[in-house]
Amino acid sequence: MTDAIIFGHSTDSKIVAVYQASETTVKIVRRIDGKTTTQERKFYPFLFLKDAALLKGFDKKFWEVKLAGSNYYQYLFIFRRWSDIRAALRKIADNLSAGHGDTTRDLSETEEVYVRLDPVFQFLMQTGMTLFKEMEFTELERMQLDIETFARSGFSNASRKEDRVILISLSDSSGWEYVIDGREKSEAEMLSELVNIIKERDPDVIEGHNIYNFDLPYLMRRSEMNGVKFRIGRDDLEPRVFTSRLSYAEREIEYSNVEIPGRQIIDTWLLVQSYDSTRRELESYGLKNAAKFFGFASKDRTYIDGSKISETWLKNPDLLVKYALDDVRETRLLSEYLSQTSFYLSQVLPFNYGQIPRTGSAVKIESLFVREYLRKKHSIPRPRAGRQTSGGYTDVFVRGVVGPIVHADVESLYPSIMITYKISPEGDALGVFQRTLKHLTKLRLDTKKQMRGEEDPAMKFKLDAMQSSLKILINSFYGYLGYSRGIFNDYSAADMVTETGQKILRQMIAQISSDGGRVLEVDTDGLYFVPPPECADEEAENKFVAGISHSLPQGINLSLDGRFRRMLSYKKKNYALLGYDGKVRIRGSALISRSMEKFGREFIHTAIEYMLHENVQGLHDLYVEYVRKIGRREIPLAKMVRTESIKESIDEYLSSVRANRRNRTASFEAAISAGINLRPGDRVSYYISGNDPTPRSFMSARLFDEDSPNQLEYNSNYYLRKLNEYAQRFLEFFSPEDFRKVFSSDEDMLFKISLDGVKMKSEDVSTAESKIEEEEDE
DNA sequence: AGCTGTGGCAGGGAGG
DNA sequence: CCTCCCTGCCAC
Repeated sequence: MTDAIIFGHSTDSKIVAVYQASETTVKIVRRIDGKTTTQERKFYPFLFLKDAALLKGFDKKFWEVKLAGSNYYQYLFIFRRWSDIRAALRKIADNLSAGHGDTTRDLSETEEVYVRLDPVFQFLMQTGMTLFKEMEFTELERMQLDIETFARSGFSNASRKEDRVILISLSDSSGWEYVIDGREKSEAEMLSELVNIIKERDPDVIEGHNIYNFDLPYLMRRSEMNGVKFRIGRDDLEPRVFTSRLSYAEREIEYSNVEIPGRQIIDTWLLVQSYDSTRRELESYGLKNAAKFFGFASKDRTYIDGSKISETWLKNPDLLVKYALDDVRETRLLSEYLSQTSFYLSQVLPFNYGQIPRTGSAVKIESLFVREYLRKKHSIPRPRAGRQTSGGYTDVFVRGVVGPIVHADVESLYPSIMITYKISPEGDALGVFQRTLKHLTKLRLDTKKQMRGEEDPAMKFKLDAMQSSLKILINSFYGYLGYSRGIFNDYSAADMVTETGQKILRQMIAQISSDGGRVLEVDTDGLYFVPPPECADEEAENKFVAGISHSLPQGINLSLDGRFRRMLSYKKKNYALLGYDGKVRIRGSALISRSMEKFGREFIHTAIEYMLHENVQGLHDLYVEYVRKIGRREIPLAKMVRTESIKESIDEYLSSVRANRRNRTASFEAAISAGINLRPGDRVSYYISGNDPTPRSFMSARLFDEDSPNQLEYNSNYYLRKLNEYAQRFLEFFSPEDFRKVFSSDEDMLFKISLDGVKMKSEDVSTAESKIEEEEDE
């Protein structure tokens, strides 16, 4: 009879289930194509919330699960007292070392991996079950507590309470300053004291801004140098560090992942980037900027320049302490605000709190599916090879400035389609996909309803965090279908969702047009249009949209999402809106992007604002002003800087260039000649030097040094050309003669240019799509 | 070590 | 000059 585990096979065989022993090396025996390999891996005890239901499923003496290509080794045990866990793990470890540990099966003929876990689970169940009587979950639906309990549970970890918060800050500028509760000590003493504080206060959660990349690795390094054991984990264990990658939208970030046994780490630097991956509003992800952005920076907050920290510590330590504590307070507010969704998700998903922000959305929902399959002891399919072939429908019908504007969109288009048309992956034999999707959707709607009726602002905030964490899950279902590594992927199902979406959008376009509206721009699930003249107010517009919605299939709801005075329609996915409140919002990378020089962004923003107001004179004056200021180098260098984020390290870049796989680029070359190191996800700021208006930018790029900007260094000829390139975006909004008048500098002319009669124009755009339709009509 | 999707635009470098 | 290809950024 075996005591535990093991499995394995195929060249990329993955570990499917592992139990973890305290300070114990676990032997993993794999047999691959007849050859046995033994690997020793050290595991630390990590605990996972919410797996009680899984444990509940292990009620037979012996069972076998068939898994494939999955890396779900996270399914584990739940205990409340550390001593119970230790006892359990010791017991397993004893069994292991007594030689009962390994069982392998040769799986070379199939791709499947088999797991046999019974006696271990038997033992763990006995311990775990008595501790968790109150969590008698039997159905997936009951994994979630009712909304009330769910929301009230809040942040239960002790470190959240004010009196238990440890404020620790440090600075790396000279490598020697430490501030701990405001007292000064030798570095070794400081480190030991830090370890003691953590041990004594025993926090569940440790938070920091960029704590993965800086604070923790740094403290570990200094401890090693000072001969201090950095035992800040439970059980006196030391943290473990390894390089890891995260991707937010198209950006990939490399960071040092740190695991502290028994504790959760929350890095607000990552949370801020995750927040921004959909909103794209932040200029930088630094603590100060982020705190200001979210409104967490207090008015009397202490600011100290990065380069002056050592000096301040020597001359005015109290000031530095104040500064450091302000840093910590801001971090805490950021975390309080941004980690709520992760916290709630940790109650739903089989991942722990610290893991949630580091996992992608597909992995999150897949874990729900797999959990249910394990519970039902049903086999799990393999990912299918292939590719999704279709996406959302996008089109633009009018270019120019028009108004008034109504924006209508379908609420949760893809989830609605999947529910309405019962679309689910073929591999999902148990129907978990539909069931989970429906359940989460209902839970979210209920939560939103409760939120609307809630008076207490704190409770309202919690409910909001909860519903948005559910939204994250719901919106991942469609993407998951087309995910190549998803074990329940189904490309034709994904195509069916998008194609149905396209059909519905076209139906809306046709309906709005035939009802007298003028459709300007559409994208995937929503459209901008000029309502028919008889829609004079918001009420009428709402009614009009409701009428369109009524013409759509049952289960698909169109609603009015926004009203605007005017719209500047440029290209697909690129437009600007003027709100009734006077606010201008610009969408699309072809118009404006954060990598663009600040002067360019300001120019385009103001220019668009003037065009939305049909202020031709203002537009002309603006252009003339920029020509003058750039020519005389009156704009500060900081505004001429481009900031790009990079996806490769310098080494990877150089070898790609050498292999002719990619071209040289300004950002990398600027960093290389300045001698700085880069890691994926870093942002590089540079400007163009010299006089040539059309330089090879990778040769003229210089890294921007914030502390000593060299004002006269920038290439004003180049930036004048850039200005004209930006102005070129507006070519289509005027007749050619008018455009020349508006975007020329008075200084070139004998007389001041007359802008009388210059008008903005709008025109119908004939896109490929509409051409096809025209041909069909003939 | 871990990774949701497609559609769309701009700009730069290289080569014809 | 033009075209191709790649990267980066963005909308949904």
